[in-house]
Amino acid sequence: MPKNTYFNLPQAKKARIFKAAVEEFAKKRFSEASINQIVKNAGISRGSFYQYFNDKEDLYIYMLGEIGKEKLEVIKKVGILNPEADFFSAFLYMIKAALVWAETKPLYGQVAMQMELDQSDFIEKLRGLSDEGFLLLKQLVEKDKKRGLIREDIDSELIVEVFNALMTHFFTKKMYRSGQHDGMLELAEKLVRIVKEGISVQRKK
Amino acid sequence: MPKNTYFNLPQAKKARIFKAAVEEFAKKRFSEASINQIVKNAGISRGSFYQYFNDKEDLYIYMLGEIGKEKLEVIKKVGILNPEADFFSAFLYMIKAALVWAETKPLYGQVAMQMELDQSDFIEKLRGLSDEGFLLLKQLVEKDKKRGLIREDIDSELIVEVFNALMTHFFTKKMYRSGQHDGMLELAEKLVRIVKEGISVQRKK
DNA sequence: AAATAATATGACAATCTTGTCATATGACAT
DNA sequence: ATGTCATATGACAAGATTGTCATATTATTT
Repeated sequence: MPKNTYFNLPQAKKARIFKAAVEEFAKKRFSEASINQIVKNAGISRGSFYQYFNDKEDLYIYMLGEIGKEKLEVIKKVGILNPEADFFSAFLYMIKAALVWAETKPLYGQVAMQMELDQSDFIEKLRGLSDEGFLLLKQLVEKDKKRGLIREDIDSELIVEVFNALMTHFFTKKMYRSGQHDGMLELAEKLVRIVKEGISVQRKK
Repeated sequence: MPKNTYFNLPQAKKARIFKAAVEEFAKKRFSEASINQIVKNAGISRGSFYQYFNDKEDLYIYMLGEIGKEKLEVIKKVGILNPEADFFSAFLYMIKAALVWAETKPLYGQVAMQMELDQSDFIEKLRGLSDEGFLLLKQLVEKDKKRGLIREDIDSELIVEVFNALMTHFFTKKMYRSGQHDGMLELAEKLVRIVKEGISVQRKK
């Protein structure tokens, strides 16, 4: 938790520091991110930083919390908008929302990406704290199982993780390279269809 | 390319250095890996290292090449063993072979993992050099399309990448955490079945 | 044995990192 | 104005990193 000295700061300065932190953690992984770089971009002295935060971990956890709050709101909207939607369309809607969100706050998405790629002990511990999105999806899967839409013989958690793995893989790949999101939604639709219907030849509908 | 001074070294010493390099690059990513650590474990002086290799990149590329040679042999066996096998069983056989390989040379697998997680410019450039395995799988998919086993309306490359993404995700995750491979094959079978048949409810066979 | 060539070595410079701390500056109440 | 308290600062220590280089040691050839 940041110290009071940070919270007492004028809004503008807090924002400056926060922005500098986001920019750095979007570029580099936790262990590679440099406090020197952050204080430089924020226009504060190194000494000040340690008067605001205990250390790098402190800042990181705080930043993650703030970003998490925003992200959760995006995800929650899904469940609200159409409670009767099946898992597949709900998932796609969520991707859509995430894309819009990523477009307005691209750095937030990159921070999440860096975290995804980070296997350090510290990050490993942190992960899984804010898995509310995961839970929500799992519930959707289970509802669809009861509705007879999804096969009961496949583990719900595995299903959610498959979707998660695919999205992470393709999104990080494309976004990291191009920085753009064109065709992202179409790609997501293709992937959902693959996992939904399978790739083997079936009797036609 | 390593200098002649390296190749002229007695086999035992070369092996010692190579082993130390593998161990380091299995633990850390390229940018985080330390030459100091390598020379310490190899029992050579820092000065000697730079007499053998131009720099860290030199060593890394060399090591990757050596590992790649071994890996390719494992993959190639798949195509040879049963030329009539469909993509799914061929893929599973490949996983099986990879698991056996990873069990005898676990560090090699970890090196590949670290590389997978590395998005630095240097590694990004290096990636894709040895994509022979990828090509082989793509050919198998296309053969199965013609045989009427796989839907023609899905891009072959996408299919291969989906499999690749899933395996990478679940394997790195499990292997990194536990270091063990129990249940790995069963997990692979589950995943293949998901992508093969889909998760939505179909008419029973 | 002597001269020459190849290799081994660790000290060194230069450059980064984090976290501490004594001091300076500012704000605010008395 | 004066005293008190909160904050800002950059120098500093301690620890990494890579790549270089002059020197010492060993091997080989004459």
